[in-house]
Amino acid sequence: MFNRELLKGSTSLVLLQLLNERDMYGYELVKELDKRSDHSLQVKEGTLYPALHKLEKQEYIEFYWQEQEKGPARKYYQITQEGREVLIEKTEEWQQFVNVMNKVIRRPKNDPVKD
Amino acid sequence: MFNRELLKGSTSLVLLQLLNERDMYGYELVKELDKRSDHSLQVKEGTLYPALHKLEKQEYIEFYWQEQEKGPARKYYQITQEGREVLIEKTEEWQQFVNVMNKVIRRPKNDPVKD
DNA sequence: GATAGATACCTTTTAATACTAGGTAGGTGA
DNA sequence: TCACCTACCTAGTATTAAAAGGTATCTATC
Repeated sequence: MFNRELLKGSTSLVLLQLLNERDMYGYELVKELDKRSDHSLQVKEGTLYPALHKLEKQEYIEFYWQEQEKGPARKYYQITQEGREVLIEKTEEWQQFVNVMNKVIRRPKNDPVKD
Repeated sequence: MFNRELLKGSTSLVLLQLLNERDMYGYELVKELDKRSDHSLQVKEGTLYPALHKLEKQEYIEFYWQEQEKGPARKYYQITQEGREVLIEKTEEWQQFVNVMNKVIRRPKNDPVKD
């Protein structure tokens, strides 16, 4: 597990990305993230549900209920067109951030910073 | 400029890295980060000084005053041995986080997730 | 049938931390 | 004079991840 603070600002990006692949329900998102990250991205339900509700308010995602033959009903989330646009922006932003961080923290020799 | 939240959890890493290269004073750190990141990592003074004071309390950095012939005295910060050890840990943590994020947000085809 | 654990949703409160907006003071240049 | 740069600082606000709790259904085991 990482410093929890590292995830800040990236949760919505990760959720939009997963929902861009397919509709998923909250509990499924938690399990999927855990699986894909080899148990190092354990987003907690206290993080997930408020984050989903915010994305919904922003109209980046929508939901629909689906009754199950067995077990509780599932609230499936679906990305919207606006959500897809925001996802592209956020992904670019993330890539830029990583580039800048690498520039700052991994300073190769013979690469002087110009003023 | 990025989503401000992306920086969370990374500020101390960045500061320790810069101070691992040479002693610097607060105002210099702000300018240096701005320069190295092509003006995309503009850490504000309201962020910097509390962060430095925290690192100091944790004994990852120390300071000494240096009077200037002209202008206000400068408070130079210096990384400690403990700080260097923490820097190594934090750098590894950052790399792992980036790896996991890339795994989650950039899903190549023909790379199914195994259960 | 009782109990534990998994599934599935949720909220309230706490903690961490980046930023806004302000302050002090000296130096420089038009 | 006035603006702007250097150089330090803090109080308050906003955001958000997590902890800790709740509800309800279903399944498996003793």
